[in-house]
Amino acid sequence: MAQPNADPSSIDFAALNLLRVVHELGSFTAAAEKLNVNQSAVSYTIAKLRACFHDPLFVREGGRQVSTDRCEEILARSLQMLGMLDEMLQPDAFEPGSATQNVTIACNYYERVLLIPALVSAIRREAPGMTVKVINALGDGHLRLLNREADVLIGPFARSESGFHSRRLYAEEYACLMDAAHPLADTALDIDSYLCLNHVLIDYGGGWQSAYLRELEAAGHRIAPVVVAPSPAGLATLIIESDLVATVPRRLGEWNADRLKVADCPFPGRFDVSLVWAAHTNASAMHRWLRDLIWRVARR
Amino acid sequence: MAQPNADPSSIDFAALNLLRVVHELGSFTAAAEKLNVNQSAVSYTIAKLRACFHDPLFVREGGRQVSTDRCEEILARSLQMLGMLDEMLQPDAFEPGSATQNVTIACNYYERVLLIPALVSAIRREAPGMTVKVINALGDGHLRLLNREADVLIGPFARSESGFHSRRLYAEEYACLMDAAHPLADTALDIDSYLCLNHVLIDYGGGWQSAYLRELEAAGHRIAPVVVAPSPAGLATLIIESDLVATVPRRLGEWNADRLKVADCPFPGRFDVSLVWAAHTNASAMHRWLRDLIWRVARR
DNA sequence: TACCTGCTATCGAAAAATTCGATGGACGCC
DNA sequence: GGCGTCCATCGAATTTTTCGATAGCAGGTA
Repeated sequence: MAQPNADPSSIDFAALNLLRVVHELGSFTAAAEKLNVNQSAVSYTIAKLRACFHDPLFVREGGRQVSTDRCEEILARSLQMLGMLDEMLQPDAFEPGSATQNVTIACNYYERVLLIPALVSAIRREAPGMTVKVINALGDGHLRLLNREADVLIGPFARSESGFHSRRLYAEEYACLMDAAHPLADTALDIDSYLCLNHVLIDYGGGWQSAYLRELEAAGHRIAPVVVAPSPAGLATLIIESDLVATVPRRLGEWNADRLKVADCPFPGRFDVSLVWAAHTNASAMHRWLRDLIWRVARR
Repeated sequence: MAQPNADPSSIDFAALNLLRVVHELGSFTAAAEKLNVNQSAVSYTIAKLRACFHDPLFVREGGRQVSTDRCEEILARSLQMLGMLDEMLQPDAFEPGSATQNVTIACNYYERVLLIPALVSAIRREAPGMTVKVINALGDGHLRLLNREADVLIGPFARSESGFHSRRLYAEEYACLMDAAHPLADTALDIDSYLCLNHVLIDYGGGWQSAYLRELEAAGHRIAPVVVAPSPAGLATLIIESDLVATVPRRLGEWNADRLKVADCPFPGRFDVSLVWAAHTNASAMHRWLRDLIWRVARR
């Protein structure tokens, strides 16, 4: 017979459950009966836990095994863990058809216009009982994931730090949006003619800089905007029948291309639109369903 | 070789950690190296987890072990549990300087007068954030320990049953307290003259009998008290400028010996003042600190 | 296609951990 | 003081885990 193994990682759930039963019954012998094992097996396991935690855990007081304070602390966590084990053993089922949860999606103007309508309609079709909330990602969407304010983040955000996962939805680039009657509407723009245009600059604020601007400035150029707007909302009305030109993501341009012309931009500033989520939602069946749905919608 | 045990309660933390490492490295072989075990031990444990969760957990895809969704789910909880284990393993640390707990001390009049003031001041000095509560021990201080109403018990209580520990603080004996002008104040008291004094008897009630009385009665004597009081409070005022004599523990007599005389008692009824605590607090860091502090204060 | 290489599953044997049944000592209860 | 209950401990038996070796599988390469 050897001393029990004092390596804490050798503690198994049976040992935690035994701790629970001993605590409940206040007796090793009674616990042994309840667990259908020999009393010495209980003593053995308790001895092992005692060695692991460097605490007697139970002491005899007036004919009863009474727990120490340390034991109570350990027991509290043990109960949690036993509960988690039960959850683990139960596969995480998610039925879109009967789900009534809420999903919160963090994104910005671009995604609200181009993705959210189709996404909401897909969610309502597959999961009629669920509700959708859309919040602004601004520049710190990652924080909203960490704070659990949002379930997913959609946007031009690369997977930044650890603690996040991401999936690329598609590639996007910038293009020029101008009135169909603009003098340069039918010529390919070279760098010089692009730079001299009457630019509408979308400045979201918060230090965010569009990829085409980074590319342009990296090449040593600069544009002098005529109009600065905080978002592309109402942009079409602004440009139509004017000589203004806005540089916007191509799909956003094409979205209101009825009477506007979308032209290649000499600084395309290619970027990826990605789906980002926090590691703690990675395993959840609901979140997996949601992410898959978003992926399918974005691919269409 | 047998099949691994598919009972989920036989899963230990080493298995959860192994799952984590396999997931991280995407390879059983690499995980085995990192964990300093044989590759077949890794296979064995994974086989066991597979049987417990009824899921392959890892499937080979393009030369790499890719985790299943279920595996991610299980892993997420496993990581939490490993974190909780680490918390549980934290030794019971106690920092007097930053502690904010309460300590409850059970004792009686004698200790409240002679020990508690110095003890409270020592606690406030070493542990300014802690609070102290003093409760009456009466005759059943042991029960208060068992019921967790008190952390320690101080008094003339020998270690009684098992389930308790005790430490002797110092020896004490009874002495006679009388006015300095009492006729017998300057003579040594013999048994007869002692018995004939006008006694003040302190009767705490509850069946408690002072040691000098037990000694006196064991010798076949008896005293007829003139005054019976339930506690020594106000005793000095009672005795001063009277012919009354009280038999009290010597240190208690000396405590108000300004104008009173303390004389040897022919029945000194020697006893020990002890510190007593319940077995369930024996290992606790806070209680060890408290007991050591009490010992240091009592020794001064 | 055939070979080579790296990886996992499985085997029998060996080692380690756990359980069993029995016993001894401590303690509470008559 | 004797009796019965309870836990710790012992040696043996049993079960679980690990080891070392090898077979089988898949991917990449000639």
